[in-house]
Amino acid sequence: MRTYTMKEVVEMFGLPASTLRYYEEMGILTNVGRTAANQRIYTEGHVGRLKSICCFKGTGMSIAKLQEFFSYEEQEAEHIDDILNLLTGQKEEVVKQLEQLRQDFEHVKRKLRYYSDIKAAMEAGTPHPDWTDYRNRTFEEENK
Amino acid sequence: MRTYTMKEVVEMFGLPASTLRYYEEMGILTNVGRTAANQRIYTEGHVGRLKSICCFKGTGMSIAKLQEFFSYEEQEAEHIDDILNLLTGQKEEVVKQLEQLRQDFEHVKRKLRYYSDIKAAMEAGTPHPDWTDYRNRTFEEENK
DNA sequence: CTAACACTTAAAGTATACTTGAAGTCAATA
DNA sequence: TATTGACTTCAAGTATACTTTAAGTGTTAG
Repeated sequence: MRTYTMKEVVEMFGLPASTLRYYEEMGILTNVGRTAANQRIYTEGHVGRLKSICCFKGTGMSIAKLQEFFSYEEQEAEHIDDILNLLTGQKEEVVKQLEQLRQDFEHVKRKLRYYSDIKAAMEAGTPHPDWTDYRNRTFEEENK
Repeated sequence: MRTYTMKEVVEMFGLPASTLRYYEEMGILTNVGRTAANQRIYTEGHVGRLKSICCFKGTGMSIAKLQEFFSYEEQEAEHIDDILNLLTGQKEEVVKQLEQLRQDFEHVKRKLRYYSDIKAAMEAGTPHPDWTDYRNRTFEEENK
């Protein structure tokens, strides 16, 4: 079975070693093995778990929720509904987040367009635009 | 000019009064007026600023960046390039965030589908699915 | 052999963004 | 008049997620 040193895992995920130790301490990275010299050994399983942790964290899941999820996962059969509830809740969270982020993205693009136009007006010596003309517009073309 | 009491603003944004005070203390909500009895009075301008704060915060902007942005805004003419740089940077950040969030959303949906299938297999007494079959699939239909 | 390097632990420290608590002021209602 | 409710200030406290520090151990390269 292929294993990984702490250094390899650090490089693989771009996470500091201290974070790996922290995740282990928090119980979301479990059963980490040791060499004869007491150094940590990670398995493919740990790598998979870390990928999962990074994804879930990316969707705003807290360490506490991750603890909950992985504890359910260890008792899949008796906690299948808990797992499904947790994941369904998280999915709904992400739907909201995506919607919110897209809206807030529009705000950033509007502001960017507004100030671009102000700069252009400054350089041309023409009248400055009015924010009220931007408040409800979208600027998809700014995605270039 | 229409003004708002603290209570009205609290209800309008769903933010606690302490947060409004905090934003003021941090200098991102400026020139808040007072009644004769020293109570805060907010203007349309403050409401607009708060909308802006909420949007920018929604895109992950820190209080420090907001301070920077609004300080530039107060000196629009001399900081137009700073404003444009900051907004362009933020826009790029959001593009990355959206991409990441969409990917991590896929992970949640994959997990959800995986455990749904496990539950179905448990109930049907059929063999459980294998995670390796889900690792690279997407489940768009799960958006229902 | 010795220095450098990668790791170990436990405890304390940090950053960010608020939140809470204590004590007081002011205006309106019972 | 007394209490309630909405505010005020300032300082201290909290939550989350790490990060840093200090002191020590074992392996490797020159």
